[in-house]
Amino acid sequence: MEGLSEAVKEVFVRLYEEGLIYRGKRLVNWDPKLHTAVSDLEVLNEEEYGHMWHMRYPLSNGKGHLVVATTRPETLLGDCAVAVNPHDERYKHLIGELLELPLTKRRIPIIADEEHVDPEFGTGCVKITPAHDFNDYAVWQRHRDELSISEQIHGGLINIFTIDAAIRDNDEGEDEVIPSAYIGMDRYHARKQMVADLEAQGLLEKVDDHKLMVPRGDRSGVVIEPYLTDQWYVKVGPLAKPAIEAVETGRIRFVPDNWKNTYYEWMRNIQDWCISRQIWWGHRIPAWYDEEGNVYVGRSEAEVRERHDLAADYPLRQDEDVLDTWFSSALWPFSTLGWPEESERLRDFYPTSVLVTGFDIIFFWVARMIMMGLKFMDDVPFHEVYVHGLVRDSHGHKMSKSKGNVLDPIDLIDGITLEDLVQKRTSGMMQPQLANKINQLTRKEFADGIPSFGTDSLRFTFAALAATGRDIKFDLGRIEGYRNFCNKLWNASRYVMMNVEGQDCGVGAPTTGHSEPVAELERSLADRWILSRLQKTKRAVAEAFESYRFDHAAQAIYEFTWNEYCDWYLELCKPVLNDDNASEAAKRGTRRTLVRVLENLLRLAHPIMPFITEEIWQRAAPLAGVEGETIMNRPFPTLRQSLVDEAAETEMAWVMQFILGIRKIKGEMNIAPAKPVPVYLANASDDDKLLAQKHRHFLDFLARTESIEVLAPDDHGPESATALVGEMKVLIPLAGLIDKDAEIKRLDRIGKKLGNPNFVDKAPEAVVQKERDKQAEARKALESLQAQLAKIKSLQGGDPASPPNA
RNA sequence: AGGCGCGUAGCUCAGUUGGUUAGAGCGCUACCUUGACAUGGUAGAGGUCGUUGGUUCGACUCCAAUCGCGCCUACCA
Repeated sequence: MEGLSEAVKEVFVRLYEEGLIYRGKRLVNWDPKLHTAVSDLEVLNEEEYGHMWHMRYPLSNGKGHLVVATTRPETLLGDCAVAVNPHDERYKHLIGELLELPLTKRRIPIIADEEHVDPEFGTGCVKITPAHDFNDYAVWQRHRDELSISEQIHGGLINIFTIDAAIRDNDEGEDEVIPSAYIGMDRYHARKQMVADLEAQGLLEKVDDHKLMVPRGDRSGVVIEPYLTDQWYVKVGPLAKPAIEAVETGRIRFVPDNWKNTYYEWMRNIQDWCISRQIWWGHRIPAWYDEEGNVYVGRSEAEVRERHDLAADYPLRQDEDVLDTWFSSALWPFSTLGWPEESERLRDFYPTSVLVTGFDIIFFWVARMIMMGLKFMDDVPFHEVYVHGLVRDSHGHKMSKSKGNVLDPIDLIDGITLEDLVQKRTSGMMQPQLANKINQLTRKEFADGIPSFGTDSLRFTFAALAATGRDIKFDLGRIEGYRNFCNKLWNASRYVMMNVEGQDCGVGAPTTGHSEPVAELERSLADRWILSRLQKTKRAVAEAFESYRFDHAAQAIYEFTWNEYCDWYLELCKPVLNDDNASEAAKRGTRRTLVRVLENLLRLAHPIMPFITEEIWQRAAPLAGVEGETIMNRPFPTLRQSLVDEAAETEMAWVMQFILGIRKIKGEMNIAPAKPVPVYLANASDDDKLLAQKHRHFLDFLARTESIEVLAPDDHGPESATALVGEMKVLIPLAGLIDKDAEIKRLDRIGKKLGNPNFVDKAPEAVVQKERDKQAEARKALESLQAQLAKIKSLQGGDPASPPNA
């Protein structure tokens, strides 16, 4: 974009003029495959297995040799010295002596460097190759005077490589610094050859296995070579200082907070940033050279000529290099808004409120945006940085093409067959030899391919898994669960529509805001309860979003929808809506609540499941009295304090406990849930009695109670299974639970079996005994049944205080 | 080497400033083709919260040590 280009040039020129951009010949990370310099951040260090070669460097005085250990024997060609620690008693006396550098005709001195040489490590002698090692370069800088004194030795800084990291030829007039035998060899070929040659000359003492960190280019994957070239740099120190302060003072806040430590750590140890790249795409560096090598920096060639008073025909050549992509990215927060022009958009939208990103981008981008923003806008680019985790595979491994464990979101949304998935994962690979393994692993993990889960399921899953400060192990089980949740919401909506469409929901014609009831309506306990729960869910979701806890938001929505709205409220609607005796006002109240809670819920869930909510909302909104073309333009639901109803919640908790108690007994006693049972209440308070009567229709419907009787204070009732509702005991007489006829039948069957001589004689004794035991058990059960029946009968005879049976 | 984080049910994860009996989903067991939903319903089993010690009336939570794992940064030639 032209505008961005202007911004880049402007920034470059201003920084250059302030001395914060400079050009220099220094060691850079060189990618020999891409032929470009890369920044420290683009180099990945990984531990690999290699060797440590111990090489003998003979002393020029003929009195023996020193042994130097190295992981890179080929760099011997560029050695300018061997360093020892000045306090190392073994070598102290040799400092200043000369060594015959093997395979070359050069001599190099033994120097003392306390900082770099650890006497404990290796042999205590370090070969110094200043043009191909960052530490050695530092040593060279410290000793450059003493190294260039002697005529006998090379001044140092010998570059031995071409841009392909092959051994270079000697330059013109150079007296065979590079031995002709190795010229043109690739670095690894040269290594092999030189090690062989050293060995042949008896100069290789030993080779050890050695683990080392190998720097590789994050794009090319090849080993990065420290290489001496001219590059452009940003002097970052002065920019970093205010950027650190911005976080220290809280003008920028990291979420989670810990990431500020990572940020500080890097910013406080920041190195100058190499921004020039030898590639053909990117922003051209706005610098021009004349034939004498003078540099002119400016916004354009014309500006350069004018400023420096250069004639139109004075030959100028623009720098071939381009800028690191992150240089222009660093300007993004303001360059996209029209900077350097003082546009209206820039005024309105800078700074923004939040940047959402992964931790791997904090150095690359976040830190640099902060630095540039403060420098050129005099303000932070954003106030909060939300750092989310990385999505990993189900085993916690980082997804990568070479591992073949990449899950493409589109495949989770639309689904993919096993064959297509295998094909996708094994095609176009950098290392085709891995294809077979990937093939096998994929077939094992996704034997049936991946089913289609849909966009909303995926989005909801990511929200639900987005706990702060934690990476996400992507688990198909989770997305499946949330796919089911989407389905649940869909089905619940169908039910609501079924009961509400074409019916009077008490909202009249849709208006833009809160429609008021047009007819009398009455809210049941369930209605008041769900409205109250909705308000609390709104609060929970709002708080969760506020604090970037998307997992909590998703959970609150999930629980409200499934466990409260579907499991309870939809069920509690049924006895009202299906009851011919229920008043029209009550039905209207329930319908209205049903659809308006749904409409609120849809808006609440919309940010996390945009498609399904929109689809349902289109139908539900008019019924709820809400107007609008799309849910996207409706406000996010806010808490309505007037609908919070603690009394309803307490009362409803009583009803739920009552129902759950009875269901639990039925479950444990293996009674069919649909079987109506008689229920007795012991130790019931006046409130309990009242509630039992008031909500009898709910209890009958959801717990399938046949009758509910209140026992006198001193009556413990028949032998029963019990459940507690507060202080009150809910009793289901065992007699009512056991099917007497079935029991008698069972007894008959056993009796027949035992009466059969064939069975008793021929079956193993153990089996026969088992039947006898069963028989005894069944008899006992029947007897106690009879006793209980008698007791119940006497009980039902009189208790005038109990509420009437329905 | 330094820094950050993790270890809670078979699996993937919550657990808010320390407070009764530690939760969810998936999986598992039993029962249920009830009328929004079997991509479902009801009920249930399953955890000495990595280990040890300490603070406290009380610790998954705070402190110390230790084991295991992951990541980041720097680096030993």
